Amino acid sequence: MKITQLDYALLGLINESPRSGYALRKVFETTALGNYSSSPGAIYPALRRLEKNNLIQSRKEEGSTKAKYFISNAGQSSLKDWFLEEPTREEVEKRLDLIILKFAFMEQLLATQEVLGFLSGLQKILQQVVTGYDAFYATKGEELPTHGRLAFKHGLMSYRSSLDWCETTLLEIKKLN
Amino acid sequence: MKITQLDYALLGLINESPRSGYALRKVFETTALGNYSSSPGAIYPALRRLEKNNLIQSRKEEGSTKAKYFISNAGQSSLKDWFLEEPTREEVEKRLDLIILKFAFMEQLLATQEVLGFLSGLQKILQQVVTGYDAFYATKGEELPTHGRLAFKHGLMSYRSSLDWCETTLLEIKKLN
DNA sequence: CCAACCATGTAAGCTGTTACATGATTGA
DNA sequence: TCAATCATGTAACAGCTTACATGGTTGG
Repeated sequence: MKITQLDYALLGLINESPRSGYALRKVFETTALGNYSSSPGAIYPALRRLEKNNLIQSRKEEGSTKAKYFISNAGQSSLKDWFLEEPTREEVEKRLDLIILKFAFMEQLLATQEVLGFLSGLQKILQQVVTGYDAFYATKGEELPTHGRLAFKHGLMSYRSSLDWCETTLLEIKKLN
Repeated sequence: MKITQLDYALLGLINESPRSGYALRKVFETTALGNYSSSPGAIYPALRRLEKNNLIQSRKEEGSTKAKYFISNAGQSSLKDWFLEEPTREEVEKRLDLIILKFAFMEQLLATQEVLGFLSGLQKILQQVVTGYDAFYATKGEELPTHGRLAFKHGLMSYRSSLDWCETTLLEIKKLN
């Protein structure tokens, strides 16, 4: 089956700690993960989908009517597979936020070596992107309309800042281990 | 009628210069505007929607069978309305790319004063966001799990870089006029 | 002449949005 | 007790993805 971005975000949160559907909605509504939909018409069907595919299970607290979702072994290995997919240039250019989300979630499921591998892969691609953008800006920048050039520069600065982050994060994680 | 993000992207490109549907798809496929779908099942229905709502018109070159889309007056004023909407904090946090796209497109339709107003509004919100994130990071950063803290830091660095861009861009545009 | 690309389109299926509905629980 | 929030859900609708289909044009 196909796993959507929302599915991964839900899986990652449930893996972090079991939660109710409502609690998951609140996370999307109130935290920096707000890129994802918090609407009930998105969350509840997605949870049922995930449960049908055995990636999560709902369990009721004894006595209570309230259910919480727990991640299954299959769910954890799906997550792990996702973490270990090499980020592609396309993903880095279009969905960097999702890659950072991945990073945030992988702490509990990956070994330090795997995390370092992930960050190195990301670093390599960000270097390529920054180098490519730099070259373009230097040679063709003048030909662009003013706003086009400035908007392009925003992208360049943004990738450079992500590359900075990647490098300092690599060092920090190495230092911690 | 409701205008989607893809609609605005199409409108902005057509306003820049008239193009065929295929040419529009190629832009999304090959340039940094690649966040938007280039699939025919998205573009062609969107173009028909826009034409039905009189925001664009298709015209055939004399003799040729090929048609190009041109923006209408209504289309231009829709675009202008969109440009002049104050960016909200929510938009800045979730769809900054769209705001930068807006900036790229507004050169031809807005006066310098209006562009400066737009950038000042954006700057104000980015300052708020950076200040808020900074405060959170300083006080609650230690309580976060390692990867959570590092991912949060990525967001902070990213907004700071956008704020930098915003400030230098304000100066650059003032200098040009 | 054949492959690659130009150029446009349709149909099925899925996901998300919006809006509505329901009932339980909690705090003032 | 009344409002707010907790908590879960459904239904209509719109939009995008994927996959397929069609025919024209260009270059080797």
